[in-house]
Amino acid sequence: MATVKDIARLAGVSTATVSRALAAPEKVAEQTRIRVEAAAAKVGYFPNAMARSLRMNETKTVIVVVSNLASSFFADIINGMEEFAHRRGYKVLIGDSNDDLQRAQNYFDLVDSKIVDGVLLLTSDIPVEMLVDERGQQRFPVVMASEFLTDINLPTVHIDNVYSARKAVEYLIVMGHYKIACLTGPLTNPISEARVMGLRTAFAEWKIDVNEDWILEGDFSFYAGYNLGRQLLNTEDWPTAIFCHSDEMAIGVLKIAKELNIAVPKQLSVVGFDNITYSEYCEPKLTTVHQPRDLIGETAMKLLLDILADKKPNPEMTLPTQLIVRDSSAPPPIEHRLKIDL
Amino acid sequence: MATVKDIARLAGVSTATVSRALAAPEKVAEQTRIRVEAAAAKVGYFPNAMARSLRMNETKTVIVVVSNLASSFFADIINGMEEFAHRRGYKVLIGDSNDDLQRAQNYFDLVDSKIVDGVLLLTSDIPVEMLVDERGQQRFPVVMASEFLTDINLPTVHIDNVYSARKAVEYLIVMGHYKIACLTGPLTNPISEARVMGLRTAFAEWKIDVNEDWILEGDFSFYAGYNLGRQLLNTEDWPTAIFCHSDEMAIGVLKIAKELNIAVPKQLSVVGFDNITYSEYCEPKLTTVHQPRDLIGETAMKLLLDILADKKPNPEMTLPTQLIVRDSSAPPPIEHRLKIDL
DNA sequence: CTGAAAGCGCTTACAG
DNA sequence: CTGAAAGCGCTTACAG
Repeated sequence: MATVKDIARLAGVSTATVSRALAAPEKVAEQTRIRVEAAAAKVGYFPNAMARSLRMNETKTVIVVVSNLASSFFADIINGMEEFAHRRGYKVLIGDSNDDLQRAQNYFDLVDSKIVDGVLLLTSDIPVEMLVDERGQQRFPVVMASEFLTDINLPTVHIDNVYSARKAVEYLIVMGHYKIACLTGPLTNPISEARVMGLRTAFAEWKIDVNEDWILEGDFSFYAGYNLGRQLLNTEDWPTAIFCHSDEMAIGVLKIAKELNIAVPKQLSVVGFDNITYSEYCEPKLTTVHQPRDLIGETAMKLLLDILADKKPNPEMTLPTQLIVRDSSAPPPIEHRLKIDL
Repeated sequence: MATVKDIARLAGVSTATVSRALAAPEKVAEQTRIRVEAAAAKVGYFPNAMARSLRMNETKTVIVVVSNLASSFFADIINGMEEFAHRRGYKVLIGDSNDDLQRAQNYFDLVDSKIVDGVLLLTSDIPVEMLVDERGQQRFPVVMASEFLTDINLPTVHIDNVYSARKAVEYLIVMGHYKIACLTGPLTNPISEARVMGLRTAFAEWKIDVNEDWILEGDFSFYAGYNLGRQLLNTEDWPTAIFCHSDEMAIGVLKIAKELNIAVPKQLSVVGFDNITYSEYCEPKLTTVHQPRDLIGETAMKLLLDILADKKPNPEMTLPTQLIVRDSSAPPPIEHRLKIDL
């Protein structure tokens, strides 16, 4: 592989001039620039990123760490990140921790190894000690996207989960529902916690008692929706609406409802969360909370790069969601309707 | 960040000895090793990968390039790759080209930039010129996994697509089907081509005429299955079996069949390809061709690392598949049954 | 078993 | 506008 030395020899200049001609053309005579460029092309020059990084102490590379690649929810977010990073001349790598802390640690170590400049974290399922030291200092530049942590303060880009969940539940209440169940994500996850909080807030506001047996812990997956849905619907007194913390779970509920011959939305309303592509194609089309995934990715990347550039940006950004009403929700049967004065 | 120099000073030895104590402890006196290790721990030493790579001219890192992260089919393959790579002390990065050739090129350039040692390619949708030069020489160390190219010879790990498709179609024929349609992947993709070839081979062997109107080009997606399925089934003379080049498409067919009140497998048999997780949970459970995804990933990674280690391994490996018969396939209605002597 | 020295390929402060 | 020189942090052939 050709180096600056080869170019220098061919162009009859020093390596310093080669470096300048290539990186800062304005610092060099027009003629020199042309000669150097021609020489570089001729020898097939490709800069050695290791040498440059070693010298500059930065790599212009960041890594996105996800807990599980199979979750297609992340694809759009990562895409938004790459889009933005490339505009700023940064490279993006993806690391799949596969829910293995050792692997996650390996990715974080890339910062200390000087292989990447910073980390975008797409999971909150990481022990706090891996992220901050004893004195509460961040161990490396990191921004959380979509997820967030409650016990420490990390730069983060996310939606307002409490507000979004509250709005979704209020929408059901206003239609007359009060027998509302909820399928959550893992309750160790702050996102799930926040969404349950949103539900409770809505209930409190409308003076509806919470039936704790109807708040069931899932894991965002289709199968959790299917199984917990069966548990809810396979009794005499089932809810008239189920608010799910993910579209996947909502689609699982749709499936078990169909198997049990429960008509959606006539007998049962189902509301999801995320607005994944498939939510428009299932039967019936799903009412859900839209998350601006591209924007989350883009914003998180911008935040990280601004931090790396020492721009002291606002370290917490909340992005807007949107309740998208489709065909899986309707007022409950008249005999189960809430009697309230609006 | 601490360097070997800091350790050397603290341990009272030279940097050369530090390097040896850390990388090749047997070359150093027991006492020295202990002193150096203690000093390293004390200063919180973390090797600078850039410096090491620059010196060694290798990075112990490879990159997996996928065309689209959203395709969950890749998750298991990548997992198998990471598993194996970590055992060999290699780091794995993932690059999502998002079907953008410029981005793919950026990832390939990481080899020339000395950021990675080699590439695992999970897509065949790359122009040949990006992979080999005018003289047909590979531009960089690369192994294809699952996919392959017909016009050039690249190291590759894949299944026998012709054979697997032939077996699947023969299974249908032996049950009495002869009105068999096929939903393919993109026909520019050698995989799809091979699977169509397998179908033709089976037809030829059993002297069944191919109805070209029943070989429909899709793109592996659910929606393609749904739409092309409708096209096939919304006529008077529809096939009694549909062989799909992906489970996703097969599930799309299942959906449209249900909407059109066509009973599967009674009136219509559906066979998929891949054996994705969901194929066991759909209604009815899908008959499909199992691909050993973990093994494909593992084997491809081994092949690449062996190439990098100059071990001259066999550059083409074919892994076994398995026809998994579940509930979406059965003999055709008696009036549509093939009359043959077995 | 250990150290002094060179060198991987780049960039930049300094001097001219 | 340009060059000589130093240095980023590591490893290793060489000499002792």
